[in-house]
Amino acid sequence: MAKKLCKQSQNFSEWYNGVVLEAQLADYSGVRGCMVIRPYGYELWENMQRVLDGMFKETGHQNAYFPLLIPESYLKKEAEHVEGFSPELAVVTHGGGKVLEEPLVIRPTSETIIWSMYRKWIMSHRDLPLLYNQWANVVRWEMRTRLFLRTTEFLWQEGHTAHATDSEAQEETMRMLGVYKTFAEEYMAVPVLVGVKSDAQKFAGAVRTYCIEAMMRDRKALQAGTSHNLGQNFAKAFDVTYQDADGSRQFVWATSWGVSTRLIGALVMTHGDDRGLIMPPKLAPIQVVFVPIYRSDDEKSAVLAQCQKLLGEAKAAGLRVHLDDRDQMRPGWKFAQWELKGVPLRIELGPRDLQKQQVTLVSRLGGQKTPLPTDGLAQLLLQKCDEFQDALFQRALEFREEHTYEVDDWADFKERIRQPEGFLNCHWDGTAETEAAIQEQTKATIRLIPLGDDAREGRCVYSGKPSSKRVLFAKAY
RNA sequence: CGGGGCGUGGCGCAGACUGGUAGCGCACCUGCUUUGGGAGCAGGGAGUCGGAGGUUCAAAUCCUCUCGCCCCGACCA
Repeated sequence: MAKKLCKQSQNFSEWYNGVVLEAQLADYSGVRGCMVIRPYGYELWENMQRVLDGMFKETGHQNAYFPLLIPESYLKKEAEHVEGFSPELAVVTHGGGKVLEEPLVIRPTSETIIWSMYRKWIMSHRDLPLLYNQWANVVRWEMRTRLFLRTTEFLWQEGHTAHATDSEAQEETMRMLGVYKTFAEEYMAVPVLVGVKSDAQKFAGAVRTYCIEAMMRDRKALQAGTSHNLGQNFAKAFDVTYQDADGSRQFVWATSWGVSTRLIGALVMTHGDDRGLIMPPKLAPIQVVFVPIYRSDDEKSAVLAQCQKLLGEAKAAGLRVHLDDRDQMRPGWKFAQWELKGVPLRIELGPRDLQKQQVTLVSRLGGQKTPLPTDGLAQLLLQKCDEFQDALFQRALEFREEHTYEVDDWADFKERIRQPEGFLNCHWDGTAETEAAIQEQTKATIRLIPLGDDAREGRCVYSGKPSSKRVLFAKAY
C-alpha cells in the first residue's frame, strides 16, 4: 500500500490503473477483461445508482428486469443491430450438458428481448407510453479492455421506452439526455457537452444517438452516456404496433438510453491528481474522515471521545463520515491513505485542538490546514461539502475550457491533436468520407455535433468545402 | 489478431546469462519505544518458483510444449 503512484504527466494510463487498484475501487479477476468491483468502488456505484434511479422515477419510469440470455435469432431481427454487435457477442451453446437447439446470446444490450415482450404488452394507444428501465449487467467481448472504461462485463442501466408518436419519442430522448447532463454536472461535478453523434458513431439500430461527452485530465474525450432515438426500427423488426384512437394500426416509436460503471472511470479521470482520487461530496462513500492524534492513553481516550461526539453530530446532520481509529497506523500514513481514496474533507483532531475547542480541517482540494470551532461543526461541514462540490466542478470546467480550441487550418489541426491538446471545434463538410479521412490521419473522431441552430458559415477544416456549423473533434477513449 | 512484458511467501521484485540447501522490500505476528504528513529497533511466521514433459548426480535457472494475466496497436459504451 505504501507504493507510490505513477505521475499523471509521466504515464496517464499507468497512473489510472494505479489509482483504481490502490484506492481499492476494483481489482483484476482471473478472467480476461473482467474486474471485481471492490466495496469502496461499489459503494460509489450504489450512490450513483440511488441518485439516477430517483431521477428516473421522477421522470415517470419504472424498473423491471429482463433475462440475461437472449435467443440468437432475436439479435438477427434488426439488421444494423446484429451487424454492430455480432463481433462482440458471448454465446452460450450448451445447457444442462446438452447442445442447445438455438444458441443463447449473453445480452450485450437488451433492445431485442425487451421489444419481443413489448409486442405482447402493447395493443392500444392507451398502453403508451411504456417507460421501463432496468439495472443489469451486460457482456461485450472486447478486444482490448481497461478497468471501468471497457470491460468484458459491466454494470449499467438501460431505459427502454415506447411511444405513440415520433415527437414523443424525440422528447423522451432529449429528456433523458438532460437527466444525464444534470447528473454528471451536479452530482459527479463532471462538466459535459451534449450533442448528437455522426452516423458513423451512432448506436447500431438507432435513428439518432445523442451523448454527453467529458474531457479527461489527459485531454482526451470520454463518452459518458448515450440516449438514442430508435425511431420505428425495433417496432418494425419485432412487429410492435398499436391501434390508434381513430382505429388505425401504427408502429410504435422507441428510445433507449444508458449509463454504465464507465462513469466511475470518468470520475476518476476528470478529478484525480498525482495523490490519487478526488471524490465529489455528493457521491463520495465517505465525505469526511476523522483522524485522531494522540500520544498517551489519556490523550487517546479524550481525543476519541471528542471524535465520537462530533462524529455522531455529523451523522445526525446526514453526512457520510468515518473515524479512522486504527491504532497501528500513524496519522501521516492515514492522511496519505485517505487522500489516495479521494475523501473530500479530513478532520484532524489532537490534543492541541481539544484544548482550543476546535478541529483542524484539511480539504482534498488545496490541502491547507484550517481550524474550525467544534460548536456547530456539522453545519459547517455540510457547507464545506457544498463549496467543495462547486469548486470541483469549476476546476474541471476551467480545465476543459483551457483546452478547447477553434481550429480552421488543417496543419494546425494535426499539430494540436497530436499531444493531444484537447477539444477542437472545427467546421466539417458533413460527409462520412471526410470524417473517416480525419480519423485515419489523426486518430481524432467527431465526438458530437452540437445541438441548436447557431449556424455560422465556414469552411471544412479538412476539405475546405462549405460548412454550416462547427463540430467537436477529439481523441477519445 | 499482431507487437511487447510478466508469472518466485499476501503484494512488489531479485535470483536465470554461468544449474549446486530460495532471497530482499512492503505487509503480517510478538515486544518495547513512538504518533500534528507515509515510524524505529529487536525477534518471528509464511513460497512443492503458473502447469506438463524432457536433459542432468542435481533444475526457479537449460530444452520443448502449454496455460494465464497485463501493456501498446487495429474494433468498441
